Order: sequence, then C-alpha cells, then structure tokens
Amino acid sequence: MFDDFADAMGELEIGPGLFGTLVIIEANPGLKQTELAHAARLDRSSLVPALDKLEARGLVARRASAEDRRVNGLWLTPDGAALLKKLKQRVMRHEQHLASNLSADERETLIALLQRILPERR
Amino acid sequence: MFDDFADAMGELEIGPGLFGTLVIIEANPGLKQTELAHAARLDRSSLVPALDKLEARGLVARRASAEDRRVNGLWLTPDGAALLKKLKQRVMRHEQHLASNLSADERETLIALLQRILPERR
DNA sequence: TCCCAATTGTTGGATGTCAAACAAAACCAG
DNA sequence: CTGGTTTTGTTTGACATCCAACAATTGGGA
Repeated sequence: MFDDFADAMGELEIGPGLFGTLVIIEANPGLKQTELAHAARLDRSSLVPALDKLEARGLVARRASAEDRRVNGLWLTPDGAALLKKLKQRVMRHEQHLASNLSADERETLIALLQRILPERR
Repeated sequence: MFDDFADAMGELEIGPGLFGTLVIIEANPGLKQTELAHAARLDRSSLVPALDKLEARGLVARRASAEDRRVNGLWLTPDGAALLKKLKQRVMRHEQHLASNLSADERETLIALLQRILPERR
C-alpha cells in the first residue's frame, strides 16, 4: 500500500507522514508542535526534522507565538496550501485505486469494521 | 495495535517483525536468508542484524550449506521452537483481544475484504 | 515575591529499515 | 579451462522514529 501511495504521489516527494502533517496543519492553523505531534501520533522530537524539511521547502511556517515565547505556531504557506490541494487529489486517486475491487457498500462495511477494532488511543 | 502487540508479548522481547521471522523459519526449515527476506518483505541487509540478534539469543541457527558455500540455511533451535510456541499463544490472545468487538461473522467479512484490497506483490 | 514544578522545542543516542557497494562463491559462454 | 556475470551475505551510509536529557520559559504555591 505504501508503494502504491508513493506511486500516486509521483514526483511530489511527499510520503504518508508528511501528507498527514499537512492535512492536520491545514485543519488547525496556528497549532503548536506538541499538539501536532499528538494528533499525528508522533513523538515531539520526531516532528523537528519533518517540520525542518517542510519549512525548507516553503510549505509550512513556524511563527513564534506572542503569548507564550516557548511556542511555535504552525501555518501552511500559500505554496503549502496549493501543494496540499494537489496532494489530496492524488491521495483520492490512490484510495480509489486501492479499493477498486470493492463496491461502495463493501467499502463502507470495511471502514466500519476497521473502526470497531481500533484500540482506544492511549 | 503495535502497542497492544507489545503488551501481549510482555517480557519476551519479540516484536512483530521477529515473530514473523520465526514463523517463516519454522514453516520453511533450512530457508536461506535471501528467501526469508523476500517472504518477510524485508531487504536482505535488514535481516542481518535481526538474525544476529536471534542467533545471539540462541533461537535461530545459521548453518552453512554443503552444496553452496555462499548460503546460510536457517533453522529454529529447540529453544527457538519452544519460545515460538509460547509466542503463538500470546499472539492469538492479542488478536482475539483486538477483534473482541467483532462477531465471528464480522471477523471473516473483515478478513475477506482486506484480502481483496491487497495489491499484488511486486 | 521567589523558588520549584511543568511545558515546549530541541539535541543526542539507540534502533530498524532501505539502497548501494563489496568480496566470496557459483555459474556459464566461448 | 577461463574470464565475465550472477547470486549471497555483509558492510556502510542515509533516514525516520523513539526515548531521555536539556535550556528556556511559564505558572503556581509558600
């Protein structure tokens, strides 16, 4: 599945992890790194090189918070938002390709069953 | 799920990867490392430290092949076979715990649907 | 007010994975 | 036979992840 994902992403050089990161930041502008790490099920420290990369590519900005000088607020740049839009289309294609052997009903059933074996988050 | 797996394994210090390795070796005694890597979807080189660890713990033996001196045949030691037996019980408990919210029918459905979204192996 | 505890982002060390390059051994074409 | 090609296990370097420790900052209680 990851190979398939990578194929769908093509030349854009974004893996499942960075894609998820972008999605979460888009949905929660100004999020701080600790919160993003929690949402993405990552260690705080794992995020540092990932954000370094996204920042270096001009997709995400770390903006120092005015209220709390320890905190970096995370924001998508216009470039980041534009790339994410393209990425979402490709991910959708990837998921359709992945589930192409399933009817719409079967997809719903699969997702519902998977939801029910999710352990509660610790 | 991996956390749950680790909990079920308790003090035995075997993760999903090493467990799979042991299962494959048990089912294919004398297997060579390249074949094991293929079966486990691992790189040949990734196997080296894993087998080093299993060998150091006395669970697996690398036995030089008589016909082809490049090849190491892989075998479970008696200790390895004994540990694997215990591991299988724990994995079974883990899987039952994981699927405890599903009826037997639902489990079958889930597995069948998952099978059908499996990409063909490359 | 002032010191101690908690939080935040980062660094450093460990581990597991991959890809590329390698030496030894086996295979094969002429 | 012999010289080039393939296969096998290993080493090395890159990368992502975790955990533990850290400095800077904030907050709370005596």
